[in-house]
Amino acid sequence: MKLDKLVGERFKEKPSDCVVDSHALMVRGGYMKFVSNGIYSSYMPLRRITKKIENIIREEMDRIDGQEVSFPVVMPASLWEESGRYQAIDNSLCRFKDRNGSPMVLGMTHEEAAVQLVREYGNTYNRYPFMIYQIQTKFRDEARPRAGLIRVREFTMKDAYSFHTSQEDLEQYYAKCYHAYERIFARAGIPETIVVESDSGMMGGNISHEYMLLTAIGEDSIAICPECGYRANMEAAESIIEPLHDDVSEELTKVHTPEMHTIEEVCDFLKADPKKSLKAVVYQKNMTDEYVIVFIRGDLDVNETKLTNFLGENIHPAVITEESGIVAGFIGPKNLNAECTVLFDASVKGCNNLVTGANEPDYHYTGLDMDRDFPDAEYHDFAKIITGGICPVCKKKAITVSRGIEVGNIFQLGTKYTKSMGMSYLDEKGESHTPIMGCYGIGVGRLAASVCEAHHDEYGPIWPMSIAPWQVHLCCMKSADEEAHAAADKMYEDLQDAGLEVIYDDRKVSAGFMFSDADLLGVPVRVIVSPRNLKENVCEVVTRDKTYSAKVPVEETVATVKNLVNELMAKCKAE
RNA sequence: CGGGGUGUAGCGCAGUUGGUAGCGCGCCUGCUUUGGGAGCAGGAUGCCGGGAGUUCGAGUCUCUUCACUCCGACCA
Repeated sequence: MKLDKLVGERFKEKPSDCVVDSHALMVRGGYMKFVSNGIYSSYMPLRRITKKIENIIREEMDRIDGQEVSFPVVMPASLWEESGRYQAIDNSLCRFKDRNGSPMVLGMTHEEAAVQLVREYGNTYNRYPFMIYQIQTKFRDEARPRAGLIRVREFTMKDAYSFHTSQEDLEQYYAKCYHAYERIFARAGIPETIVVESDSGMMGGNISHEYMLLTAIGEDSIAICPECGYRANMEAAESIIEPLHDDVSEELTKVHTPEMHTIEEVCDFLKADPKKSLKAVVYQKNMTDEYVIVFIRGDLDVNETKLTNFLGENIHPAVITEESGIVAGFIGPKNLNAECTVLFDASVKGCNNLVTGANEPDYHYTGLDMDRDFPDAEYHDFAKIITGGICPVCKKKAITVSRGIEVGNIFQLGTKYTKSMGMSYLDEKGESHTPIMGCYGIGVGRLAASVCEAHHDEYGPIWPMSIAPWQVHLCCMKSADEEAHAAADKMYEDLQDAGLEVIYDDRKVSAGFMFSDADLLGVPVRVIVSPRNLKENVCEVVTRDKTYSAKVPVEETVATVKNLVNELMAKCKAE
């Protein structure tokens, strides 16, 4: 490919909409163009990258006996009604009508389509287990797309679905997939991706894992224990808190706290530590608007995912009305006169001498003792885990919280879809059973952006050899010089003849301009032909990451480049 | 969904008390240049996001609407 014909512009100034590096570099480098909120077109360099990523995924899925299939993008709503998701999912599911007025949906995930495809095929036990996957466009009408390709509405995803006759068989396959994923991320050039336990949602009980690339711009928070290696998405991480119990329990005393609404104000006013306070966090159930009050230690926050899982239904932050009986800013468990669900977080179990609201304006209590004043209280874990918290596994106070991008996930689905959609098989005794499913996803575009995020400098991406748009970037300096241009043309032919993917820049532009474009394209190996080099009968060979730079005799250049490409490719290998 | 911000040339931005639409980069022509985004000269490019209003006159003031964006919520 000659660079002067490459469609797409590279430019110097950072577009004002871009806040993360991968987004800015991929727009500036002519990789993609904004179409609409969360919707992009790709130019050739990005398409070449995503194709390579897709092929790595294909190879690894095929290695674990996956069968590539293709599901439709547009599905009838009736298919989604079978599983109950047509009603259950909010408007991130794009619904529309076809010309006959039939309700349709755009696929945001394909569990229904997968079950529909194999429902009849999978009617006998001896066809199990099997896995089908596809690499295809999804549309999710996300509330807030952001950060370029990190979070979009339309995207390409590899989604895989496995079917099993027993939980043991699912677990065995799940473990295979777990390792296949590790191989995929290693081969794509981000072996630093870690696996974390994740929240499995309201279905409950099932196991799922997320593959996270740790980076400050990540959208998820991950709790990590450096002592024992425990890792979990913050949503799923159990929070363990040591009870703060003073030797002497004070009397429960009502104190005047005028205009003191927040924990900070009250504790400041009473010269108390927020850790010695009992904070009320109020929610409402989405369906009934019933109030839910969670009492939690003043310095901690409620993990709404845990709360949702516990309640078994969705919630939203409360709008507190006059008639509710709730006195906003002065809520406490003592003398609470309101119709609501009251829950206690485990962080306050066994605590005494707490500050808490008195359920009347401008008054709080001091000296609350949970064991003395609420001997029958039940405690559950609703708190967000914090840095310095106790590890749920090794019990050491070592938890750190980091940010990460979720580049893949794997999930033991169970029978949610096979059961609701009436899929069954006969076992060897002729008895009917419901198959058990697993599902496994990877966002291709997000993975490309994540690699860029992990490997770039101020000038552009530094693509790993395995997914780089080209392997070699050939620059002809001073291409007006006929001898140099001819030598570069020949080098272009020779490199291609050696089976290398080459992007060739012979434009009559200044060196700075040429190098800047090369940096933005991020091709791992660069070969520079110039009159100056030709005088010494050499070409310069350098790597984009600047770890290698050499002047190589012209006749040895192709062999040297070929070796270098192979070496760099070998670095993108799975363990 | 809640709260902020921004819409003026392909990109980044300026535009004063309301009075002829501007700058830098990029683009086109020519010449000179050429090892880290070159110089000179000339040139093209605008529904000032849309609509309504106030006014002799609106990029500027008012109302309204749309889009984008940031923080948060959601994320099967």
